[in-house]
Amino acid sequence: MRLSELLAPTLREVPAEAEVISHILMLRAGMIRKVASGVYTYLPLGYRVIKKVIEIIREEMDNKGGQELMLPIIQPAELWLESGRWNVYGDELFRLRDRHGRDFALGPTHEEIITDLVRNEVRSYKQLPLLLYQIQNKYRDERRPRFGLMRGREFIMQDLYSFDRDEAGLELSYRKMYEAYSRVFSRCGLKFRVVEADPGAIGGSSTHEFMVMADSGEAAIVFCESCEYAANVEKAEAVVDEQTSAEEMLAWEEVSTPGARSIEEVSSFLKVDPQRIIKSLVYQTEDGIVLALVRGDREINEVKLQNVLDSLRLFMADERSVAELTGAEPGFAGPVNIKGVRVIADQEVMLMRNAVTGANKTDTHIINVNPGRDFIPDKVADIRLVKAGDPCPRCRGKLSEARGIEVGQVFKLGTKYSKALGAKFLDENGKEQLMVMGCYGIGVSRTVAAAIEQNHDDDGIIWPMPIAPYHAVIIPVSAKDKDQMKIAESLYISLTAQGVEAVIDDRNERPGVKFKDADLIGFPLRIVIGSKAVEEGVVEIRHRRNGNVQTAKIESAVPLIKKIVEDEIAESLA
RNA sequence: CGGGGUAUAGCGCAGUUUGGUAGCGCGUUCGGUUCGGGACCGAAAGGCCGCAGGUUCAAAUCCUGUUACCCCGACCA
Repeated sequence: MRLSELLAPTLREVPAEAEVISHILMLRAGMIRKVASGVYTYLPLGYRVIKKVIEIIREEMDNKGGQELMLPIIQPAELWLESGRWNVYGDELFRLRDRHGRDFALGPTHEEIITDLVRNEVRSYKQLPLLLYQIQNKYRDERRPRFGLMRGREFIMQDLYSFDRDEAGLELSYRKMYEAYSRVFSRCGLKFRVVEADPGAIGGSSTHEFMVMADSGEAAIVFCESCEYAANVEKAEAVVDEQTSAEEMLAWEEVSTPGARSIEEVSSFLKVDPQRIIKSLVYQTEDGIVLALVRGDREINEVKLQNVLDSLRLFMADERSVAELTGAEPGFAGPVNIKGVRVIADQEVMLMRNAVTGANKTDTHIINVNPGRDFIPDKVADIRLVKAGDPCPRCRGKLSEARGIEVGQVFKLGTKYSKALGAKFLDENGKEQLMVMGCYGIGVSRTVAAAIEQNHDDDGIIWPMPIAPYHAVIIPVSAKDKDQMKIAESLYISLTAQGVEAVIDDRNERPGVKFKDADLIGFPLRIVIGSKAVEEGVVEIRHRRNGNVQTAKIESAVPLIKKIVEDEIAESLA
């Protein structure tokens, strides 16, 4: 490719719309342009990277016996009604209606479609297992699209669905995909961690997320410094190490705490540790009000709470509901003598002795409250948010916190969708069985963004070789110098013939402009043809990542470059 | 969905307070001089001032409505 002909409109200035580095650099490097919020056009360079990632995924899926197919983006409402998700999915589902008034959705995911296919076409255990995958656009009407390709409303995704006869088969499929995904991300040059995660609304039992470590990541994870444990904070299990204190239970009494609503205020007003205060949070669910209790120095984990309650919608109650429930202003709710709500206590709360809680009376708290004696929760569970410094649930080592970009997730779905949609087969005994499903997804466009988050410097992108749009850029210092151009052209032809993906910067620009653009776009290798090439027959090979420069005789440049490219690609597989 | 902000040339911005008919830098085009890290000189093209209504002799500027986009939060297979 000649840069004089390539549509790669680079920008000197940072576009006002972009905030995170991957978004800024993709815009500046002329790889993407925004069409609407969360909707982007991929320009030639950007699309080449996407295709590289897709090809890597394809190879790994095919290696594990995956079969690629293409599913429709437009999906009839009937299937979504059948699975029950037409109503559950909410505003995030893009909906549309055809001229006959029939409802459709733009697919945010394809469980319904694929299960429909398989239930119609697969009848026998002899046809299982099946690993079916596709790579295409998906649609989610995100409330708040952001960060460029990181959270779009239209995005490219690979998803694979596994159909097995039983749990053991699912386990095998799951492990295959876990391995395949790990290889995909390694090959993309990403530093990632696999973490235990919460299955969320998609349902199912076990699930792991593939997290690319980056400070700009939207997900918080914890990992153990001593063992292999790593989890999304939504999922991370809290460990209760402390014993019930031997402290004698005192009689509870109300105390006046004017204006003290928050834990800090109560703590300083009564001169007690936050650890001795029970934090009472009022939540609204579709099944009524819930009072959730955690220790004063802890944060609640709403995902855990939601799971404990088996609730579809959970949010903090507004002031009015709190007042109605407690008869007091917010800030004074407590579990003692409260009626008409479910009380869910964190396991740690049950160990507290002579604690402080709100009295359900404005400006009043109760001291010497003893869980079990003064109130009995409807349920005791782990509902607190784990944080750095907490003990590891596996080995009691110390947990650290980090941020990550979720680029992939693997789920064991079980029979949720096969049951809802009736995907069955006949086993050896002629008995009808439900297929056991798994689903696995990679955010392709997001993976590209994540790769940039991890691979850039002040000058621009530093593509890992396997996903670089081109392996090398050839820069003749002066496009007007016939000798330089001749060397550059012949090098370009030889490299291309040898399978090295190269571009030649034949633009009539000053060298500074070419170097700046080369750095910005992030070609892993830069081959400069200057006066030395003409006079001494040597070219300069510069590595984008570390700035190292090596020189080579023109004759030996092609095999040398080819070797560097091959070595770096091979390295990603190691 | 709640809070905040922005909308003026391809990009980044000024002009809006105090109405008088639109400007700067970069980029683009043409000519020339340059040529190893975003050159210089000269000329030029390019603007429903987000959109709709209103006030006024006159609106980018004031008023009303509306849309889009960005940020924080909530939410998120």
